[in-house]
Amino acid sequence: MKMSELSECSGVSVASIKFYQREELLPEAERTSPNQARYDSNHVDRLRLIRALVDVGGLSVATVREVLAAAEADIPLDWAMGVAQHAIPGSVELPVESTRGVAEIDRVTEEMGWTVSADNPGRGMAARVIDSYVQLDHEELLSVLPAYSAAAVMVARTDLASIALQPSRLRVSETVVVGTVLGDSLFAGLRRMAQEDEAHRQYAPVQA
Amino acid sequence: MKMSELSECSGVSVASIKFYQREELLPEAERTSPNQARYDSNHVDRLRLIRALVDVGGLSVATVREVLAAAEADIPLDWAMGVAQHAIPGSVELPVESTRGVAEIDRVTEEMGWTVSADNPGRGMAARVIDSYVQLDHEELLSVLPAYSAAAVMVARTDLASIALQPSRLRVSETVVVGTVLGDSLFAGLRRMAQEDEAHRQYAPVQA
DNA sequence: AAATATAGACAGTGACACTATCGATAGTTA
DNA sequence: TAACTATCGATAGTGTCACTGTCTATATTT
Repeated sequence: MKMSELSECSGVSVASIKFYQREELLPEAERTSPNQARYDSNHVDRLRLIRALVDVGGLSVATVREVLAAAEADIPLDWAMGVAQHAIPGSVELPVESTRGVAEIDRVTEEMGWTVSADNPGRGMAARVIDSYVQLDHEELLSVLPAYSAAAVMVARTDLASIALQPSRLRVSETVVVGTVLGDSLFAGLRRMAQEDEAHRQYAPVQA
Repeated sequence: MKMSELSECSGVSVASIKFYQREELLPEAERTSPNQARYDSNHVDRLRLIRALVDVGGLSVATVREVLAAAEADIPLDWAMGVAQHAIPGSVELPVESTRGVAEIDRVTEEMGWTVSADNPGRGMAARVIDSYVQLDHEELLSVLPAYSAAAVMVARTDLASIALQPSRLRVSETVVVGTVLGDSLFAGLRRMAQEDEAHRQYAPVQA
């Protein structure tokens, strides 16, 4: 497969493919001469994955590079889940200061009986949100934590079940990445839908 | 309160405040003379809200403007939930074509007995993710839909319960915005934590 | 009166994700 | 085999976003 065909069947412009090559998001191509290379379906798949992560998952190109690199590393199966952990949109290196948020999240962790390492990126992210709730004078929103946590367990169990179906290690990594990154968007969408339904139920139940 | 004080006690630079004023993200200030104005705690609160939505929620300035405008409009209480609906990161005007994703999401809607309008943004977002799953050859991930939907209901019920606590209509709008936008991040964080815990449980239960 | 601050206008910056152009080959077609 | 098209790699340019800096004319403070 030549560059122009790769472009055509992936729907990504030649210029963009070159850009992704420069950014090392694509695997090496088989060289047939110093200025010619042959591409295959792996490249097509990779391009589609990149576009999904960027367009649907909202990741930056830099984050996609990290996530793909992690997914390719030979990670022990029991920690495959960590692969996509760092693909969190608002995830900045936050010092593990003891803020109110950290305390609340640690309390949730304890109450749920979870085993979570201190550097789990979700922990920092959740703590940051709690800190924002408090700073914005919406402390009453802390009351959502138990139900959110229970729902998170349901989702996480389902996530684990879907990776258990995978035949190969590589496939597991990809499933984790896709399922985690795009899963965030999927859940957000379903939540919006469920919100609308609940609003109808609670505020306009008259028409029954 | 003068500009410099507003800057100081909100933690936002004067230049940035001016930028937000240009972008019409801040309410008008009380003018004391043609080139002097007085700010109050509303401005401080608004600035904090903007920063939380941008930094923690990952919204763009343009989206924040839309969300704030919607939150200020006089929306009937039973539809306050719609206010923050459009604050979805990857939310692009997608034509309501009948894709596989739309079909799957409609099936979920039916099975859950939800009442969801056709233009609910979550519907488009969820459908887009499903389409990506299919295109990426991860059709097996469709199996997560029932559990995700059930979890979404738990979260949505909790969301509605927390807005029911609010004393005023304005406060309701703000709670919906904050709870929905930041809630997405909070849930994503909790999900990562629950994933790690489940991984430990399923793959390393030996150390008991 | 001098020093500092403010409003408003507008230009500039740096990061990001491409996009365009170029020169040196290489393959393809007439 | 000559003309034409495509490719590679490098480099430069574009448009958007979210600020940031500078400037002028006032206004306030000391």
